Amino acid sequence: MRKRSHLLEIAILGVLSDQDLHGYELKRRLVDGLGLFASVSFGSMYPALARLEADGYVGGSGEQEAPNPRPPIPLTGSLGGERAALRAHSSRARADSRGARGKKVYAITEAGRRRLGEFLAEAADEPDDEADFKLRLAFARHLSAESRLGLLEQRRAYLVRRLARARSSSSATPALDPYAQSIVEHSTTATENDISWIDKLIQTERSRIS
Amino acid sequence: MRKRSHLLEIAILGVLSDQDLHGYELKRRLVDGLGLFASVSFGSMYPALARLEADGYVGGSGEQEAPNPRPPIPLTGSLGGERAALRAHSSRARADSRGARGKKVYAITEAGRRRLGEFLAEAADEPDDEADFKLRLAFARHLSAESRLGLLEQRRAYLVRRLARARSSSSATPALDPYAQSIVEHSTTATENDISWIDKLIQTERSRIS
DNA sequence: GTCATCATGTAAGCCGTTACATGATTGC
DNA sequence: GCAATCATGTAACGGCTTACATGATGAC
Repeated sequence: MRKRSHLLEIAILGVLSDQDLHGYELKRRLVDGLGLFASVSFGSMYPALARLEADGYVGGSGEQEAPNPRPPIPLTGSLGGERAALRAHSSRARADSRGARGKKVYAITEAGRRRLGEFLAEAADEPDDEADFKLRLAFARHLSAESRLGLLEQRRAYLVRRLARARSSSSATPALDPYAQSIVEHSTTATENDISWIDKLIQTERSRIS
Repeated sequence: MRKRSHLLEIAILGVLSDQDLHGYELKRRLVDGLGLFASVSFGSMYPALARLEADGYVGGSGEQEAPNPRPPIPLTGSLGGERAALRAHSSRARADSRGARGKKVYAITEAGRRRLGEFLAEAADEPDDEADFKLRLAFARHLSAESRLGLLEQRRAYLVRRLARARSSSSATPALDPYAQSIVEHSTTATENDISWIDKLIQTERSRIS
């Protein structure tokens, strides 16, 4: 019973909740796609998968064409764009499920889905954790509109607090040189942008409820 | 000869290059003030100071009123604002250099200044490292205008590359749900803002040269 | 006299990285 | 055939955190 975190594992479960994937591709989705985990190395990816498998949250299938109820990759148009065409070209009919040796395709289990749900359901008690928030938001579709709203408002409150703190401390600190000051100002602006972004999301969520 | 990093140590040297401080206050400057190192705990602060002292980059003076040439804390008006007044009130004439037992005031040594200079001088070969860049910019006043320009342009180039990559991969990835997509868009916007911020700094730097 | 804050330190552990080791597949 | 990319894994280590331990000082 690993208590907290290992956000990476949750992120993996989140991605796998859509489709089965092997480690290499999974990493690309996390890094290039979502941009959560700006960097995640194989040295942490594979051990994480191993842990998930040991815990029964994912099943490491050997290899197969379409082993699960869910369509492995819904090849409906417009989901890939240019690059998908390129891939499809270079690997022809094999699509993505080329039955390669040594390639381990992972699928989320029911227990895995429950684990993901649990994580998302538990109140985000660390609104100061950027990665944690991004992760929760990224998979917010699994939440109720109310929970989403709660998540967003909690985050907003934190950002506002942070902004206030930054402002009060800027008047209490010795007077920075232009470069340091520029950094502080820019990061303040960034926080303000974050807040109005969240505000937009909150509005959307509100209109969805009513 | 510790090869790379320990950015924290550099940050400490940077702050100490302005004034002597003890660990507790140093931490506050780094966290509240500059905002580099959003979080830095005492568990890393004190060991870092110990290392710096062992390496001869800082001198841990015991305690004293005004032991060094530089004014310990230039108590000229307007550097503290409300909070400073509060402090001055609660501790009266002792200012900040109350000769307390167990309070270790650190001062940067000549070797420390050289170390800081070396770090800043070496080409930032990791423009993808946010913390590294922020740190270099925060203490950019120690650099020549040309070096500053180089630093900024390198960072700009990296951000542009990142933006391009994000855009091309967004057309190559399966199609995100609204929440994930919002995250990606927001982070793209943030990068664009970063770029125009850097652009402003570059302009300022250019006008300073000519 | 007790509580919050200031102040310094140590020890254990977490989460991730880099570097290493291996091998299949595809393009040229 | 050779290089680049895809693909999986292990081992060592690094930096920072949390939790623990201690004590002075000032406010009420």
